[in-house]
Amino acid sequence: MGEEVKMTEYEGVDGDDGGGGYEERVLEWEVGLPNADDLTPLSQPLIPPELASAFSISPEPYRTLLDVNRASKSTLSNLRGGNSQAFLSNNLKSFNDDRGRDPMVVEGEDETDRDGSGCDSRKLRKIDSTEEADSALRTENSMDDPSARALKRPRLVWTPQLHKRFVDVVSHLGIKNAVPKTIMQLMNVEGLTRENVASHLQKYRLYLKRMQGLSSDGPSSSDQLFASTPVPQSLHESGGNGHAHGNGHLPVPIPMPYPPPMIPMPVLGMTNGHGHSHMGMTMGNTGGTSGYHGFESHPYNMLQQRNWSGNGSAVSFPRVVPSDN
DNA sequence: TACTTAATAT
DNA sequence: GATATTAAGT
Repeated sequence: MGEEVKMTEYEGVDGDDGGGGYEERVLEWEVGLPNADDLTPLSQPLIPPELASAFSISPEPYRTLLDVNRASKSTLSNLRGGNSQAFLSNNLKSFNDDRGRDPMVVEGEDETDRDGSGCDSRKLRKIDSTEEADSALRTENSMDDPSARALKRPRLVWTPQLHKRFVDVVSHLGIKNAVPKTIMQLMNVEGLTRENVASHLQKYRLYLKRMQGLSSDGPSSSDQLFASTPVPQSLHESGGNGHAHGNGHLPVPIPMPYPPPMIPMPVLGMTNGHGHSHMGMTMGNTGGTSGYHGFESHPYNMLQQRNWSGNGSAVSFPRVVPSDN
């Protein structure tokens, strides 16, 4: 309620030419962002008066909400003007959070080490506030080959958000009707291909099988993502004819607990950035067991990069070693 | 054509 | 070794 949905769409220039013909749209969306209550009001002074005077920091005059709003607007327009097209072009796109976050740039080529010194600023990015602080960064390889561009698609990273959406769709479809194409359509994620979905579906099925075969108990703590996205009960029947099951909350179509039919592009890693980013997702759930709540609020942005340690979360399914099968 | 499964690549 | 992509079979 009361959320404003601003979006600017424009047609991508780089994307595809050969086969698809679908335009790549970049939507600047603000849906689902934390509402005002969740944020520290900018109108409040960040530095206590005592501190300020102690360090001779000139006290900024109080700002009214209006001032803040105005500033935000100008910032936004700046962003729009300057960066808006960076998404799918060859430019690197880096989001800087308001606080000075390091706009790490990914390496382009197959360099093994970017520089001699092993100790650099690239060490760790601390994820404070909530783990939603992801920066999306996407780099196009320095492929100059026009022929190759259409073929090489960046690696898709299944972020928790993306996965959740996936699970939702699958569950609402019923596992039987959940086929790649349908899932893809329902997810309605720009840039997501049927192959992507099929692949993930394959993995997901394996996961389900494991879960089922093992016991009715919760998954191992290995992979939070799948663990935190509980398998809906609807994943059983829902056979041929579409009769809504049990809870009867979904007529037949697709109940999407999500914002309308449009979601920005998923996160794509780089083709040449082969690397092992085993990221230890620091499940910073404040409460702990309550699943995740802070998630929905952000886009599927996350960089799959090799050297980031400590952030980014790719999907993984709880690893359960098959004892006998 | 689309789905599933297996192999391959990163 | 895990995850995603690509190929092969139905």
